[in-house]
Amino acid sequence: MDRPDLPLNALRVFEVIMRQGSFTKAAAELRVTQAAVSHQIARLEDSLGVTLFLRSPQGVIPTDEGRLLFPVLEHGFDAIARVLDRLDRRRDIEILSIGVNTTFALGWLMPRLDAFHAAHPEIDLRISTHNNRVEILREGLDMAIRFGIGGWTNHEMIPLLEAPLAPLCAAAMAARLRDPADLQHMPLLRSYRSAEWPGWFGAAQTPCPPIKGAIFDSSLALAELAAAGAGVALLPVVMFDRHISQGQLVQPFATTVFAGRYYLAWRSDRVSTKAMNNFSRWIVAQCRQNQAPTV
Amino acid sequence: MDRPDLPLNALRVFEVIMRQGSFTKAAAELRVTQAAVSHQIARLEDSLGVTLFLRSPQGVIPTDEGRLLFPVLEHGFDAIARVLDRLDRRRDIEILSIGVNTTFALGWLMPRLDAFHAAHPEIDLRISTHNNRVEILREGLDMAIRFGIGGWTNHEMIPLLEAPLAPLCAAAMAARLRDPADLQHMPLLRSYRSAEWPGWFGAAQTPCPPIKGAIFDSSLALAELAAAGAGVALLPVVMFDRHISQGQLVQPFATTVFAGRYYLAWRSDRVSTKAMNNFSRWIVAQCRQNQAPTV
DNA sequence: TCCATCGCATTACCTCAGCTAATGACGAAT
DNA sequence: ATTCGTCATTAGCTGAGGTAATGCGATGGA
Repeated sequence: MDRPDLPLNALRVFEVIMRQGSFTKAAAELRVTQAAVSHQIARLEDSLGVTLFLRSPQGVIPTDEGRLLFPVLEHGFDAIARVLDRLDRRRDIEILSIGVNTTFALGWLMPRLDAFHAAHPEIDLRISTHNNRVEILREGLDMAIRFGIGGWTNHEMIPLLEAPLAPLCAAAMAARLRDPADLQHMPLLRSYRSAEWPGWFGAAQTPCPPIKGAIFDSSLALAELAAAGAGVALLPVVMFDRHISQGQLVQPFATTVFAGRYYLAWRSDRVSTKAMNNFSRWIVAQCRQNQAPTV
Repeated sequence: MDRPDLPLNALRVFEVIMRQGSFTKAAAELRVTQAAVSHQIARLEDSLGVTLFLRSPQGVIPTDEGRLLFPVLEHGFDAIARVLDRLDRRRDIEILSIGVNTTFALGWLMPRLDAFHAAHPEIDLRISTHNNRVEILREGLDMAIRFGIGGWTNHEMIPLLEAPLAPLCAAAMAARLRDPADLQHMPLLRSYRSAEWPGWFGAAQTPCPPIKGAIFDSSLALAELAAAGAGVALLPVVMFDRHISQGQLVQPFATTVFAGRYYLAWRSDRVSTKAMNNFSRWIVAQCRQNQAPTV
C-alpha cells in the first residue's frame, strides 16, 4: 500500500483523547500541556480537512469521522505495544502474549490465572480475547487458544479440551422440559455455526425444528440470554460450570454433541521461548486434570 | 493496555527498511539521508536492548526479533493509512476500502474491475484480501466480502452468489474418474472446513472415505495443488471458471454441495457513503447477471 | 593486488516541529 | 454574578531528528 506520511504522533494524541474524553486529561496522560494537545489536533484536523471533535465545556465529543478512526488506531497501537513488550530483553520477567477465545478465557482460564501466576511468577501473561478469529502474526501474539477441529495452516496445535455442546437454559424453563422433543416448541438461541442445533437433535434422535431469530457470534451473549430466560442455548458445558453450580443455568438433558475442541496454537515458523514452553506445559497439565474451577 | 511511549517514527523507519532491504533505500523512500535512518535504528535498538538487523555490505538482514516485529507494524500502519485515506475529504474521488475473500477477489472480482472503474470512475477502490477472517472495524474497511451462511452480528449483509462446491482436478486425473466411487481411492485435498467432503459424498450418495493429509486455509492453494495433479479438491466452481475454460482444471462430476455463499457486508452502525451504495448496487447487479468473467 | 564501488557508522552541527507559559473566551452550575 | 472547567490562541523556546562530510569494511572486476 502506498502510504502518505502518517502523522503518527498526532494520531497517538487523538487516540488518547478518545479514551480520556477530554484534551486536558489526555494532556495529563501524555505528560504534556493542554496546549500541546490542542495544537496537535488542530493540525491533524487541518491536514485531514475533517473535524474530529465537537468541543464542549464538559469535554469533547467525537464526530462520526472520529469514531471511524478510533478502533483502527486503538487496535494498531495495542498490537505494536504488545510486540515491543516482547522484544524488550531488558526486563527480567518474560512476557507472554496470548489471544484467547472469549468463552475459554472467561469460562476456564480466568478462574485458573492465580494458579498460573503462582506456578510461574516470572511470566507476565498478556491476554487478549477474540471470538475465534485471530491471527497470531498480525496481532503480535505468541500463542492463541481457539475452538475448532484442528487444521490451521502454518501452526502447531495441541488439543486442550473436548467441549461437547448441550442445551443450557434458566431453571424456570428447564422445569418445563421433560423430553428433547419439548425443545421443539421453545425458542432456540442460535450461534454463528448453524449446524449445531441439527447436530444435537440428531444425537438426541429427535427431529430438529427450524431455527429462527437473531444470531450471536459469542457464546457469552447466548449464555446471558439463556440465563435471562430468553430461550435455550447450545453451549460448551465445561465453560459454564460456574453458571451451572450457581443455578443461573441448568442442563436439562445429558445428550451432548461434538462440535470441536479447544486448541493451543502457535506459528510453526517461530522458535518457542521458554515462556511459551512453560505455559504450554502448564495448560496441558491443567486440562488433563479436567477439574472444576477452583473458585 | 498499558502502553509505553511508542517510538512510532522510529518504528516507521524500521518498517520501511524491512520492505526495502537496506538503510540507503529506506532513506530514499523516506526522503531523508541515510544517516538519519542509521540514527533512528541505532536509537531504537538501544532503547529495546535488542539487535534488529545484521549489517552486511550487501544491505541488512533482519534478526529473529526484527522478523517478529515486522508483520505487526506493516499491518497496523496499513490499516491506519487506509482509514486516514477515507477521512481525507479534500479528495474529489471517493475512496472505498473493501476486504475481499481471496478466492472471490481473484476468481470473480478481479476480472470485473475494469468494468467497475468504467462505471464508477469517481470511486477509488482499495482491496485487501483475507481468507474469510476479517474485521471491518479494526482493519479500517468500509465493507467486506466473505463466504459463509450469513449471520454476522452487527453487520448488514447482502447475499451475492451461491457458490456450490464440486470436485475439481487436473485433466489427467479426471480421465480416470468414471463414477463418484472412484474418488475413494484418490488423494482428496482438504480445506479448512472438514465437513465439506462428507457433505459432497452425501450429495453423491456414495460413502465417504477417510480424508487425510495436510490442510490448507485457502481455496487458491487447493486449486494450485489440484491443477498440479496432486489430488482432487472440493472447490466453489464459479470461482474457477477461468481455470476450467483454460483446461487447467476439470470438473469430473456434476454433483455439487451447498456450503455457503458469498456476502457483501458492512457495519450496521455506520452511515453508508455514496461510494458504498454505488458499489453495493453495482456488485449485486453483476452477480444477478451471473455471467462468466469477461476475460 | 589494487582500486572503485557500495554498504552502514560516526561526528559535528543545524533547524523546525512540537513544546511551554500565559492569557482569553465561552458555557454550565450555583 | 461568580466560579469553575473547558478548549483556543499567541509568542517564544528547545531538543529530537535532521544534514553534510567523512570513515571504515567488504566485495568484486581489472
